[in-house]
Amino acid sequence: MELATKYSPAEVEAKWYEYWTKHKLFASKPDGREPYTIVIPPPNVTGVLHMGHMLNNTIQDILIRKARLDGKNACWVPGTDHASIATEAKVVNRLAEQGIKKRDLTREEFLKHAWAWTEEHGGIILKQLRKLGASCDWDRTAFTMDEKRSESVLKVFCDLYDKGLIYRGLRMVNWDPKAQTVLSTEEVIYREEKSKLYYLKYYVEGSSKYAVVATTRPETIMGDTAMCINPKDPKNQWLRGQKVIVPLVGRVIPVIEDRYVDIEFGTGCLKVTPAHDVNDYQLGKTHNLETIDIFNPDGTISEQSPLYVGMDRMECRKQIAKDLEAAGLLEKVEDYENKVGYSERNQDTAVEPRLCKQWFLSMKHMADIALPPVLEGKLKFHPTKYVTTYRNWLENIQDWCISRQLWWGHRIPAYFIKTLSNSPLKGENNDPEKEEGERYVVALTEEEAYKKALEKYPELQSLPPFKGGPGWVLQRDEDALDTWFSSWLWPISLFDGINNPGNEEIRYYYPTSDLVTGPDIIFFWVARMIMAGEEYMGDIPFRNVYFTGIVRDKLGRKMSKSLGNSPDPLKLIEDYGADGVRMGMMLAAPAGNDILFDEALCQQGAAFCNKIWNAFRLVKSLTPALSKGEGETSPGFTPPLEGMEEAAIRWMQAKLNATYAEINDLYSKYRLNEALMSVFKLFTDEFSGWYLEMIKPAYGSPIDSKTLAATLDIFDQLLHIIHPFMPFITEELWQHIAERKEGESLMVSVFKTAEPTEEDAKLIAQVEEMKQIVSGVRAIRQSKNISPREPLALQVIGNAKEGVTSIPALAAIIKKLAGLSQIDHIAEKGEGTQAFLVGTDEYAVPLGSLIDADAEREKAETEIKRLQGFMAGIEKKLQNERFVQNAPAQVVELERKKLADAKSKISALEATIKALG
RNA sequence: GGGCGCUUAGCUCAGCUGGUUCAGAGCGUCUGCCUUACAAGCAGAGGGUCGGGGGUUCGAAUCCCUCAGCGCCCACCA
Repeated sequence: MELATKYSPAEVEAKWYEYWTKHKLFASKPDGREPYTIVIPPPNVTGVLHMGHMLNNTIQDILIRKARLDGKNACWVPGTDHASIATEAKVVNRLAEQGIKKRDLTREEFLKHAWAWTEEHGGIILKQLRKLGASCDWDRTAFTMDEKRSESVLKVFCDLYDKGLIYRGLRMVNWDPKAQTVLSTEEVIYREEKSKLYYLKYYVEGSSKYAVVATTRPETIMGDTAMCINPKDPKNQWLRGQKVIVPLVGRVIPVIEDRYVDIEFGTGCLKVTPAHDVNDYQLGKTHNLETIDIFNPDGTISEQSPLYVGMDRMECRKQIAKDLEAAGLLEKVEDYENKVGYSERNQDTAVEPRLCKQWFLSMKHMADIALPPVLEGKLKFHPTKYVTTYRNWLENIQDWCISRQLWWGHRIPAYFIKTLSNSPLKGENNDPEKEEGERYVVALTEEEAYKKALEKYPELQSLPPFKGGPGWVLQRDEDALDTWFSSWLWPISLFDGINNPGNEEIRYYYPTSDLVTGPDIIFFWVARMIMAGEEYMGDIPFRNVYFTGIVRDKLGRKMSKSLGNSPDPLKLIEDYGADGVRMGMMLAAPAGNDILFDEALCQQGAAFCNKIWNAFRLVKSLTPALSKGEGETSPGFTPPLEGMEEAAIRWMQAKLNATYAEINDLYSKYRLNEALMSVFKLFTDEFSGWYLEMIKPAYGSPIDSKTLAATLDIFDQLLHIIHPFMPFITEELWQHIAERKEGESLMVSVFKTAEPTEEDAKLIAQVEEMKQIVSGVRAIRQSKNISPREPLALQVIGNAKEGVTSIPALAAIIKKLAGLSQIDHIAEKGEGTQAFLVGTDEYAVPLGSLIDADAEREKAETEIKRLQGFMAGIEKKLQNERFVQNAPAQVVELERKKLADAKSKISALEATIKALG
C-alpha cells in the first residue's frame, strides 16, 4: 500500500465518525463497570459553535475518551438549552422583520413561531460538535424544554412551593425594558461608564433660596417625592423642615433627614425617587413617601408623569437637561464615571430598577446545603481559587427571582383565582403593585389547581354562580420561569431522576464525574446545580468542576464579532483537521487560565499529525526477516548487534511506562495541556527522534521480525496515549497496524501500561547519558562541518570507560547514531582530538588537522575560569559552619560532590590544554 | 470600597510544602543540512537573575512585609 507523505484529515475524519456512530461506540448503558459521566453544558438551542464551545467540548471529549480507554463506562450526555430570553429575542426580531409584533399575537401563536424557529436552527450546534469529534451518546440528546425536562421543572416548582421555599412578593427588581422582563440580580452586569453629573436647583417653597441636588439621572425628577439630607450635615441645616419645589415639575416635596445620605457627595442633598432606585425605595418605605412610577415597561415616560409622556428615557434625559438649562434650573454639569447595570442578554440595554410582584426562590436554605460539600472538598473546583468566589456568593446570597415576563420557557404552574360575578370576594386584589389580597394556588395540572383552590379558599363555594357556572375561574400565570430554573436540574433531569426517583440510570450515573464549564456561570449554573443536587438527590451533582478560561485572540483581546478576531471553528477544522485544531486549542490552554488562541498552534497540531503519519509510514515500510537464531534467510539481512534492538525496545517501553504514569498524574490534576505536551515529546523526541533511529535498518534491508513486532506493539501503545487528544488519526492508524474486525475500535480498547520499575529508571538514565554522547559527537560534526556520512572514531578517556560505552548494546547504538567507525577506550587523550564532557566523563574525537588549537585552548581556559568561580562559591559555603551544621547531611554531601566533580572537570580540561601543546 | 489572582527567556506558560529537574518547556530566533518516514522535517546553538525594594534563613524564583503594574469577581454611594 502506498501512503502519501502528507496526512489528509478530511476523509479520514468523516469516515471514522461515521464508523463510531454506526457501531454505537459512544453509547452507554448502566453495567458492572465504573461509570464516568459528563453532562454537557447545554448550548443555546439556536446557537452557533464558537471558540469557547470548541475549547470546552474538546476538553470534555478528551476526558471522556481517556475514561473509555481506562476501561470505565463513559457516558457523555449532550443536549441544548432553550435559553428563554435570547431565543425569545431572536424570534421577536425575526417576526419584526416580517412586520409582526409580538403583542399582536396570542401566546399560542407566538409559541408556534418559536418552535418553528427552534426546529429550523435547533441542534445545528450539536451537528457542528460532531465535526470536532465529540463522542457524545447522541441517543440521549435532551432539550431543556422537552417533555421529561419540562415535567421535572414544573414538579420541582410545585415541590418547592409546597415546602414554602418559593414565594410571591412585591420587590424592587431589575427590569430589562427591551426584553420587557425582570432579571435576576446575576443577570445584571455593571459597566463603568462615562456619564454626566447634573446639579439641579430645588427652590425652597416661598423663598428665593434653593438647594442643589447632584444626580446622574435628571429624567427621574418627575418621580421625586422628597429631598433628603443627612441630619448631621452642618451645611444643610437650613433645609430642615422645609419644602422644596421639584424643578420643571413644580411639585412641592418635603425635605427629609436620613443618615443614609453621604455628606461628602455632591452638595449633600439627595433627591428621592422611590419608584426608580433601590435605595430611594428603602427611604420611601422608612419615611412613608409616595411612589410615582414614571416609566412604562418599555422604558418610555408613563402617564404618571406630568411631562414628556411617551418619550424614551434616554431621549428624555437629553431633553430635560436642555429644558432645565433654559429654565435656569441647571447649575452645572460635570463629567462623571459611574457604573450602569446592563442586561446580560441585551448588553446595549440599561436595566431599570422597577417595583413589581414576582416569584422568588428563598435561597438561605439552598446556600446552607450547597456550601458544605465544596468547603469540605467532597466536590472539588479546579482551579481551587473559585472556592472563595463560590463561598462569598453563597454567604451573601439574595433570593432568586425566578419569574420572567416571557412566553418561551416553562410556564409557571400557578393559577390565579378570578371572580366573575358582581360580588367579588372580600379583600380581593389583583393589582400587581399591591402586596396583599391575591388569591392563587400552585399545582401541576389545572384539575389539581381547582381542588387546591377550593381547599385553600373555602369561601369560593359561597360565591354566587355566574352564568350558570361557578362564580370564579382559574387563570394560569402568564409568566415563564428563568432558564436557569431548568438548567439547575440538568444532571438529575437528564437521567429522569425527578420524575422517576431512584431509577436505574440515576442510581448508576449520579453523581456525575466531571463538569467542564466557564467561571462566568459559576453562580448562574454551577452553584444552583449543587443546590438542586443536594435538595433532590441528597448528593453532589458532580465530583469535580473544571473551570476553563476565556478564549481570547493572541493579543489577549476577547473574541468578538465586532473585532472580527473570532475564527470560524468549522473553517479551522477544514484547514487543519479536527485533530490539529484540538491540539492547537489544548496547547494554548493552561488549566484555569484564559487561553490566547493563535492559529499557528493549530498548524503545530497539524504538523504533529503529519509526524505521526510519517512515523507510521516508516514502520509500515519495514519488512520482517527471521529472528535471531532462526537463520538469516532474507537477502541483505544484518543480524542485530550485541542486543542493540533489545536494548532499544526495553528502553522505549520503560520510557513509555514512565511517561504514561506522568500523564495519568497530569490528567488527575486536569493539567491537560501539560499532559499533551508530554505526549507530544514522547512521540516526537523519544519515539521518532531516538527509538526509530535506533532500530531502523540500513536502507532496503529487512528488520528482525521480533523487533518489528515489538515496534508495532509500541506504536499501538502510543496511539492509545495520543487518542484522547487526537481521536481521528489514531483510529485510522490503529486499523492499519493489525487485522481488525468490523466494529472494533481503538476508542474502546482498554489500555494500561506496566508500573515503572527501578530497572526502568536505571535504563532511562543510561540512555540519557548515551544521548549526550551522541549529541556531543553531532555538535563536533556541526562545528567542524563534517558530513554525517563521514565516519568518525570516539575515544573514551580514562575512567569514562566505566560509563555507558561499557555496555555493548548501548555502545552499538552510539556507534550507529553518531556515525562512528569505532569506540576506543584509552587512558589519556592524544593530540589532535576535540574533547567534550558528559557529566565528569570525558570523550574525544580525533580530528587531526581540523583542530583549531588556539580556539580550543581558549574555550578550555574560559571553562576552567567559570568552574573555578563555581568552586570558590561552594568552598565558601562549606567553610560556613552554620551551613554545615544546619543543612541536612544530604545537601552538604551534595555540595561536596559538586566540588569534587568540578575539580575533576578542571583537570580534564587542563589535560586538554596540555594535549593541544 | 472589599475579595481573589497574576508579574520567570522575544511570545505563551511550568516551577507543590525553601537545598539535584533550579533557573525549565513549547513556540519563535540564529546556524548547518533536500541524510531514502517526515523541509509540516533533521541536527546544533544563543537567550532570562525570576516586576522593584526590604526582611526571615546557613540557604529564597519559592516564606513574610512593602511599592508598582495588570486582570477578574463582588458591593445600592446619588
